[in-house]
Amino acid sequence: MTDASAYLPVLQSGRWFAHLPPDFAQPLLVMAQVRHLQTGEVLFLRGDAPCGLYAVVRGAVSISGTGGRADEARAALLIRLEPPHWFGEISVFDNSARTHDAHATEPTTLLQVPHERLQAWLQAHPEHWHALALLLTDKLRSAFVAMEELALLPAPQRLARRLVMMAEGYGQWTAEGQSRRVLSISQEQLSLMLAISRQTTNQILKDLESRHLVRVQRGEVEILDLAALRATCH
Amino acid sequence: MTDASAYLPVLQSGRWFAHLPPDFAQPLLVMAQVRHLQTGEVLFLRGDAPCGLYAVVRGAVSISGTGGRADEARAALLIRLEPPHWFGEISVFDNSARTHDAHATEPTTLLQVPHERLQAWLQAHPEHWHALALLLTDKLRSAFVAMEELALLPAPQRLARRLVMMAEGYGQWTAEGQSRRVLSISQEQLSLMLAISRQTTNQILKDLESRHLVRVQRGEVEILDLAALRATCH
DNA sequence: CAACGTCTGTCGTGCACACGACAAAACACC
DNA sequence: GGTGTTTTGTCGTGTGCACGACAGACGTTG
Repeated sequence: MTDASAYLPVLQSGRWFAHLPPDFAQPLLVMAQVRHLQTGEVLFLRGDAPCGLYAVVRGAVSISGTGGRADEARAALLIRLEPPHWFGEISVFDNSARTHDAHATEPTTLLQVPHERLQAWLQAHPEHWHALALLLTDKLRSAFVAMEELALLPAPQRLARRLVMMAEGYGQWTAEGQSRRVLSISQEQLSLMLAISRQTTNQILKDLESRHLVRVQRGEVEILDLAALRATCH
Repeated sequence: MTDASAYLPVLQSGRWFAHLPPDFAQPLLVMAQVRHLQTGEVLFLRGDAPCGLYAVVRGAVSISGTGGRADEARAALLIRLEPPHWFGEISVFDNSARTHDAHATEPTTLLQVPHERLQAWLQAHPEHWHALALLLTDKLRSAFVAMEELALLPAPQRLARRLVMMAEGYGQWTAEGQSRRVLSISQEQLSLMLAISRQTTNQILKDLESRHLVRVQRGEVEILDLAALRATCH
């Protein structure tokens, strides 16, 4: 099993981890276990007991909400987490069941800080609850923005904004102004994140392509003009 | 000025405060100042500097997001906070600007725990960051549920669910199974919370009334059959 | 009481977007 | 290279809900 500290460079590229005091970051790494998931493999499901805190260091994890009852069918994809995102912290705080499903959408490597171990350590070093809570505030602010967009913006602008956010790593990267050129995601998954039908998503993408803002390929969207894309959402 | 502890009974009716360890609850009360707001008075606006943690002990506070630029016009109402809700904790954690506007929708009494005072106390008692973070997890879980409903449910079911949630104090009351019979809110405000037009809101309410689930009056909705209302959203 | 503002009820019309259907392409596996 | 699977592209048709308009009800103020 590889040592978690092998992934330190990846982790340092994330805003949250990079700003962590060393006397928290170091123990986190020591407690962490490296886990590998294959495409489609499930990490946890809604209702599962807390299992700890995770960081994506390779691949991608999809967070989705199964419609509700056993009827399922419609699942809302919330977000696709790529390195160096941390997640799973809600259950660390309140010991309650997971609110969402998490599964790997490609071969993925995670760091897992097991629940009990983390609890014990925080008990001994309670001053670090604060730093951990910053993960919560980040997500809460994102959620508020997402809700507002979902409520107020029409589909084309929602899609444009989401593309910008994805290109910028949802604002979680240490490096300012940097952005990713190619987003690996199918139109189907994009549509689930935005609560837009697959067909409409396709039409909007095609329109953006005709305006030379993006280039659409199988399973990916390439950003050609990020500034213009951002301007699209007023 | 009244002492904050005069409002202890109200606060104790809230799940979060009631479960707080006494060595946190007590200092909170000591640090708190009592503030009175008149109808329409603004507490803070998006972009304002952190000013502390608040609790509603009388009246109601509306949390809304101004559309964005100076164009405003469309504001999304997020929620109407009534006693014994606590709010404003995001800025306490990350020292960042407020994400939303807050203003009183009726004569309101608040407890305010001023920002600097709270920071200083938490610095000295860092083990209580954990308890404070439970406010964040509550809101985050609510936000996730709200997003999912906004994305997946049609208007009538969204409205029904929201009525149920409001009647149950958004699950924040200590008492299990209790619920409020009369909700004081205009149809206009309801529609803003749900991202539904005022006219459609009215139609849905009228339909619910014809099925004897609610009774509609000027500025209020009376719940006649909570169970049936809950069943409406499958 | 009269005048006014706010909230409610109820029409149309219109459109953004869902949803089903199906074909073409890209890829995967044997 | 053949066959099955996943993703994409593009039609209709249908509809949920927005939006403007306006009238009546209610509450409020001088």
